[in-house]
Amino acid sequence: MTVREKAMRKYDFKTIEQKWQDKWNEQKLFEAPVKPDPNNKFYMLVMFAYPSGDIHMGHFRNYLIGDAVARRQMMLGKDILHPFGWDAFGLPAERAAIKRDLHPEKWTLQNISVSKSTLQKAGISFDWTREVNSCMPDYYKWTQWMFIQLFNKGVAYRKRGFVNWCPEDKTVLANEQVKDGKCERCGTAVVKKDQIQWYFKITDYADRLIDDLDKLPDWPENVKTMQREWIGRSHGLEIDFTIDGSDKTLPVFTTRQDTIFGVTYMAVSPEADILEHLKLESEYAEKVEAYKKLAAGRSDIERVSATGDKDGVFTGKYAINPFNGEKIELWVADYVLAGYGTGAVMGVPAHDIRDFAFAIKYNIPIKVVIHPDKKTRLKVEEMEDAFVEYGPMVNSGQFDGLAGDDALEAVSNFAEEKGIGRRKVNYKLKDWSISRQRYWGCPIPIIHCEKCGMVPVPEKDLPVLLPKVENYIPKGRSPLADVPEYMNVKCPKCGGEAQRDPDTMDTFVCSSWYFLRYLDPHNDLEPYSKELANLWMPVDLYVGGITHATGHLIYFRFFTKFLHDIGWLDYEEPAKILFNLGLVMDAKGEVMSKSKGNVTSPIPLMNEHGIDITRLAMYFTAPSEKEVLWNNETLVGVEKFVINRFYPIIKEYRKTKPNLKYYFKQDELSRDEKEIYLKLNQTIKKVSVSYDHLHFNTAVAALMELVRDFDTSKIKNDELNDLIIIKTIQMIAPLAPHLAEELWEAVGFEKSVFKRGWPDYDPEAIIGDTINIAVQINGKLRDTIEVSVDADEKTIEKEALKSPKIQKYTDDKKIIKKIHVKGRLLNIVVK
RNA sequence: GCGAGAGUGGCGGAACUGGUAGACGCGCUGGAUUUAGGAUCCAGUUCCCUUGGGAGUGGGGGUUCGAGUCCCCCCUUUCGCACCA
Repeated sequence: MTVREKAMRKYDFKTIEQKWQDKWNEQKLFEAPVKPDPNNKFYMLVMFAYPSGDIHMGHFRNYLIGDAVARRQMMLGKDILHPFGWDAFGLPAERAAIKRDLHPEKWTLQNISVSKSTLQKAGISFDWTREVNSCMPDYYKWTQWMFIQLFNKGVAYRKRGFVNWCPEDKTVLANEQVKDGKCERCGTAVVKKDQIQWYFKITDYADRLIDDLDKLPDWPENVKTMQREWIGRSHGLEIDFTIDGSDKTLPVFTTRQDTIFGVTYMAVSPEADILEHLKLESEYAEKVEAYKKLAAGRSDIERVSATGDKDGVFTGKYAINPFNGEKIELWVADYVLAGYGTGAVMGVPAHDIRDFAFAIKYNIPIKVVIHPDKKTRLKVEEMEDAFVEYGPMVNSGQFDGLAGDDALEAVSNFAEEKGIGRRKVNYKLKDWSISRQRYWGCPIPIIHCEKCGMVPVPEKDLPVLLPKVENYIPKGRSPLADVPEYMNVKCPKCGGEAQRDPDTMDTFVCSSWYFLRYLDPHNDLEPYSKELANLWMPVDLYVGGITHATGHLIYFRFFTKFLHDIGWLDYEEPAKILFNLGLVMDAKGEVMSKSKGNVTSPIPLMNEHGIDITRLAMYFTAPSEKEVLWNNETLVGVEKFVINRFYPIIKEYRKTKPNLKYYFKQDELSRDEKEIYLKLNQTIKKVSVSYDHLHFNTAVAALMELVRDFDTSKIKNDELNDLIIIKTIQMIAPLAPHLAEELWEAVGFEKSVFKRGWPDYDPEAIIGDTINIAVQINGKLRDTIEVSVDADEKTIEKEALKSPKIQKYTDDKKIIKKIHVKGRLLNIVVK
């Protein structure tokens, strides 16, 4: 018989786990009530999963955190909603499908089935009756419905413009999907492409998305900061420059209007419209055209990596600074971003690092208009870089001497009075590009009619089903465009010949509202019932990875606000608490990923050690927010704990069926009994706090201590003995649910441990009769003394000064003062 | 470059609003039991001299009776943003 078989004989987890999973199913324990009590509900949401294979350690950890919270909240008597689903559209399905000659749907559904069985095996308390799958028509019908609502309100719109294009995946990407100028998924350098695209006008929500962050005290500060910076609001002035010899004005946005008198040139981005309208002299026109081509071919990384090196060409045209009438050269330069502000900048070399580099390169004059302070002068010849701080304005006519905010205000006021500029707020956030030229996504429910324009598909005709196609290999345009049966339709308005929109939606659209579908997942008349949604919302705790900080978590908030605005939701923020769990890395500290091939699965561990031991190991390793380096050795300690200590406590049960609400009185208990009763109550308090903070590692540690100190031979009071066993079982239940249920049944309860409350501690019994007081001399620990809990300061001092260890330090010294911290220490200051 | 975290034994990690640093576990050492154990139980385990001390939470300063915790400077590291005018 192997060691493992011996252990199995003591703790037959396979039988236990199966038994309880079956019972939970029979009892429908995890099915959420249809209508919760809104004052006593808990919506536990974990980010739904992209089914790219099986669940790995990272998912496992995420769902374990949610599971422990959901189960504990159930014990606290809440109406629990703990649903799960699949973010099932997306590129990897197509890629895998192409590689294996398998339809994306088939590949996706297979992965879902594997992942689902893993999750069910892990005993996660999901309510599977509410499972949603974003690639199924009963779900994406409502994604299309959402699109149409956005379209009707003008929030979804189409425009031509330069977009991020991934040459490998042959599709458009949202800004949020471009990392370091590369496609987030495949790492290919992204290029600019001029295309008609669908956008969501998320910029209309920019202010609310920033301002409402202040209403989310329980969101992590770093996520809020990242969102603020991503949205990137800045207040400034838009100033109208005129083009010399033309009636065109060219507005520029600046946040440094105090440097307006230092403008020595002007630059527009190669994509700027104005270039089409200026009649350039032929010698310049050619150069500008050539430069535009060069810039368009450059990837974002090439543009960005050239941080120091800026290039551009002179257009032969001049602009006029409305503040001083100076004539300055108009350049084209690709360090000017087309998508920000007006796509044009005023060049102030003396006070802007980029402009400085550009001016040096092309010998453009540099003019100082800000001094560091009233005494210090800047000399152009000595400048090695731009001076970008605030300071008093100089060489700026009437504004000389003004500095900082005063200067900004004065210049803005002047511009507005004279009608040569206006205050303006700009955002880094751009409208969300949501159309994709790929197959495996939610079809866009719009019909293009020559007569009627863009017509949304009538609600009764939803969903627009994704047709089967022969070939979904990407070629730069939507595969659906090649399916005439799909494309050719009658216009819903005029009945004439019309065409469907061939694009599909970014999968982030699907994941922007899934949390609402869970609330009413089988509704085929509406996306969800408003009544139910308002009862369940908001999400009480949302657990997921930090990677979604500026993508999904902004879209998710945006959709919530939109639905609020059109009367579909009473709330403007979707989640009360956001919790970012730490990554799971391999033992070497590398992030687990499929491409690295270092992904570990929890399945073999669960098979070998049992689900609860695997779960406890994950909980015990580190607090939830910290990254963990997964190491199977973590299992050793908890396995010993469960098999040798925890599980066997049932043998000590004396079948008294104690009253769980009973608090023992001091005189009922012996000294030893008092001690363990104290430990029990302290543990209940400690474990409860640990659960509140999602610090399950310290909960496990506290339970280990309690069980270690529980010496049944010293306990004569049978009720006390049994009470300790019962409460210990309750405390471990959210972490090791099968084990807990098994023991719970063994002590004679019929109803599930999750339906019998959470233990309260006896407030009288968390402080013992005596306490240890640390005695310090000048802040250094020299002794500890045991005193009665109600001993006053004088008694403690007397007791302390009796100690020989203390006397050693006080004998020939003078006691200057004594600091007494109640219940903790006495510090004697001597000289 | 900018912004936000983090840095505690050989290792994972404890330490509530400043108040006995190293809980709990791994590993290691010794012992008990055992035919044997990689099983179980008990004890020890921050480091340095020693039976009493000294040092100690990345480094250096400061505030305080008292600092892992607060303040300043520096180092290392993780994450995010990265020409946003």
